[in-house]
Amino acid sequence: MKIATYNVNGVNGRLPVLLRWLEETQPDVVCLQELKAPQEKFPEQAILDAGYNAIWHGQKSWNGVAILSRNLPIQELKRGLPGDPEDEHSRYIEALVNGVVIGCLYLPNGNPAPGPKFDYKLSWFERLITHASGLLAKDIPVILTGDYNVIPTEIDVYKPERWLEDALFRPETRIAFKTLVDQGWTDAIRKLHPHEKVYTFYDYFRNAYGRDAGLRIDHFLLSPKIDKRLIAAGVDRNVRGWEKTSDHCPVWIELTDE
DNA sequence: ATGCCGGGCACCGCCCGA
Repeated sequence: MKIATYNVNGVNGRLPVLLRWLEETQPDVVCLQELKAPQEKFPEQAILDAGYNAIWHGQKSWNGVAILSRNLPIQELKRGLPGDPEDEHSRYIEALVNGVVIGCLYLPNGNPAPGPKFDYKLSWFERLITHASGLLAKDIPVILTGDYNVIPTEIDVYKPERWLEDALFRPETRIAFKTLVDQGWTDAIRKLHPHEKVYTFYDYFRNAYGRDAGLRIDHFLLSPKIDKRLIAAGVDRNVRGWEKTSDHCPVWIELTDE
């Protein structure tokens, strides 16, 4: 089973790129972030025509997450991250697909830091840590994937010294990510590529992609009940070079069947 | 060193992303 995550940065503006990538790579399950579309503007028909079922949680202008599946039913489990009924952002959707709980998340950016946006990031992170702990306690196969907006370590950024004060790389952010992973999750990309430079995001400006000046901020965390099934993981870096492309690359993992 | 690019929305610029 191949599972991918892709921050599309606008699902409608990105539709030709998304459809081409789906056609070329045929993942079984896809988690999308930054739909930037209200619930009723999700391009459901185009996704269905491409051979994918979908559930999604839209929002006008910002955020928005979706889970797509080819040939496998999607049983929605959660819409919105538990822990704060006041939080209106569409940043989390969770479903059972092929016996695996898939959590698709778009963690807040948090800049500028410090400030209220950074506080929101850290509180959202705390809620994710709490929810993830509950999922682990169930002792079932779980994948938490998406745009974490976290640069976990120095090897995950082209020039770490420039990012020390940034919300993606500040100590509080890295500590929160480590706290989450240390619950027992496996960072799939790092597990299979322990020392390699792996980037999943490139700024649109300053020719970041051409200079390979990237960040690794899109992650797959696997629960102990599924981490032994991991056989491959990678980044579709070339997609970042397409016309009208997202600033993120698709990232994917492959699991053995059961 | 820097929203320098790009999407959405609402208008003809502004907010936001990382």
